[in-house]
Amino acid sequence: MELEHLRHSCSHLMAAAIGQLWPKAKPTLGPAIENGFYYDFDFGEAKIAESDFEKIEEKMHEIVKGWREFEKIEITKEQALKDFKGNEYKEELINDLADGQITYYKSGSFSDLCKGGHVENPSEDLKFFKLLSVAGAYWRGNEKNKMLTRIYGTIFPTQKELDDFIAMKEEAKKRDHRKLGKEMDLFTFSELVGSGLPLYTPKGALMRRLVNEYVESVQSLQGYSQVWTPQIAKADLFKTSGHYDKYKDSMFRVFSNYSDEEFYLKPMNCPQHTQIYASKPRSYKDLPIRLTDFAMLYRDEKPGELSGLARVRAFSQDDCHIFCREDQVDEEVDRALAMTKEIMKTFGLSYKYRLSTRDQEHPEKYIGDPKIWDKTEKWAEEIMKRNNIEYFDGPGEAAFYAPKMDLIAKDSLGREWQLSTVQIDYFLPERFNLTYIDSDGKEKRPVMIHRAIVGSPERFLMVLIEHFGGNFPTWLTPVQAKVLPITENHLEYANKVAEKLKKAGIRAEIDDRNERLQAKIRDAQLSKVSYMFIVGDREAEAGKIAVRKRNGEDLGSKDLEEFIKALRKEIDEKIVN
RNA sequence: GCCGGCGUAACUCAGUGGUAGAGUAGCUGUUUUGUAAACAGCAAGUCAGAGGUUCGAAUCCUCUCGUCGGCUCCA
Repeated sequence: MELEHLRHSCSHLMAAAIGQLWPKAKPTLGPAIENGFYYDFDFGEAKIAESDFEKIEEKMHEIVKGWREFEKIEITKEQALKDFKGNEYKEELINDLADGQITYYKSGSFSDLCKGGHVENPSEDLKFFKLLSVAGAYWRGNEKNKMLTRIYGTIFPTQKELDDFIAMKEEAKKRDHRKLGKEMDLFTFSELVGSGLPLYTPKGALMRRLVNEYVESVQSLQGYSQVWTPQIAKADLFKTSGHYDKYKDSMFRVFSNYSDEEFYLKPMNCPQHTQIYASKPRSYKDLPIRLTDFAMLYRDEKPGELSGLARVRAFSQDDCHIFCREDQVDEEVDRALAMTKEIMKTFGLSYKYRLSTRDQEHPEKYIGDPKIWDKTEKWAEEIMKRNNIEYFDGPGEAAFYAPKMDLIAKDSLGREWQLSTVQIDYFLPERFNLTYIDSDGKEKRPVMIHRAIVGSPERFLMVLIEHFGGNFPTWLTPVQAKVLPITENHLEYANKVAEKLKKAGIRAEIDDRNERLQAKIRDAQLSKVSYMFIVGDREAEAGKIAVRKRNGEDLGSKDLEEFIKALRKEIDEKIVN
């Protein structure tokens, strides 16, 4: 039994139940999706909430008992239009179909316009389902169309699989970066500062810095030079690049008090970097020039699109632009891909690539000569093949100026996030009229490679929080060692231990509260510090520490100097444990 | 921006038209503790904000802000 058939069949069942409970609701479309299914309805005046789910599920269980099969019925266009009279959505779908291809699938007394893909024994198969959420969705995905009510649900062949799925969702909730970020004191938001504007507290700011420093350290070995560019730029810059036409509604405007000049907070670094390149004549011998920038970027996202650290209005990127000759593109892209691989490995993230190309149906979305697009899209594909990178196609996912090789990472719960990107761009150099003098003395146009590895360090921090569930590798953990003196009498020794740790560059804190050891351990463990060092009479006398890991494992008595050495190694080698 | 839900102490939440509550965290004492929560006391709130209905509003209505689940968008 195919899972897709199971899910699609269940969407019919849900539509049948809704039809009985809300006879005026107009069913539209109900496909199977990755983790289940949905069905969109126009409920008219009626409102549906999650509190209605129990009632709907009961109805579904009741109806399915009478469903022996899904019977295929071929029908004429005229008859179909007659049957669905008054349901403008189904009418539209029917009119889009060629006569002779219109089929219904009938189960019990419910039949729906459908091209098929169902289970054999609905009354046996459709048992282990659950409705998940209710949401708005535009008819046919177009925001100019009416908004319908979408109900999401899922179904599995067995109760156990359904339970596992629900348990996985619960685990995801526990790891939610918004929850852990608050509990672990990594970042916060303030209504006064504004929505989508995260404030990084000392621990979160530290982690953000550690990620940046790591990326920077890898990059600097590869000949990248850091630059720094202002937070605002004249509108003309973005008009030249094409960003103004495409994105001016999501750029923050800034005005001068003393002139009519119009500025924008920068939403990306590319146009500014072209101006560093253009600041002096370049020789073919100077190339490639690799510029990196970790500056803050600002985008005026629509309010409903903001979410935790996933989608914000202020963020940075580990953004690089490589200006090179056409004959250097292959090597530069290979090197960028290799660097990405190294960095992803350090964080223990698995991933796949997406080849993001143009939307063939909407050529107006892209700038530049389509022939160059043909060339760069094909080139990107060849590069991925040559590097033995598994990828899937992402038609319509390209940037407006270039195709993209996008890295989609999977976290420990199998959820996907777009992080890295590499893009081969011929058009921004053209728009900014960038040149270099080639060996034959003639002016030529450089190619611009856009490249980010973690993408946005802020969003990457979110991925790390959820991937590790807050149990970061020691090199990233804000408090690497918590020293727990058993009583006030052991404070002096605890201080000595902490001093030694700090001298070795290990981030250590002392819990000097007037609490029992159990309480100190509990709090240290909940705060997810890497190691607890317990010190009492026995340790003070022998110059040792009793080490406990955050998972509760007791490592027993250790020599302080030796343990520091081991910790140093764990941190320096960025070991994931 | 659109559809729908939610907003009570620093945090997690109870309170549905009649005197604003609990646990945790905080503070003050007592306790001096050996591997996941000692005990007692104290303090803490414009019930998101504004307007309205009512003798009376955390509770009902309207708007605004924030937030959550989606849709659309994501350089």
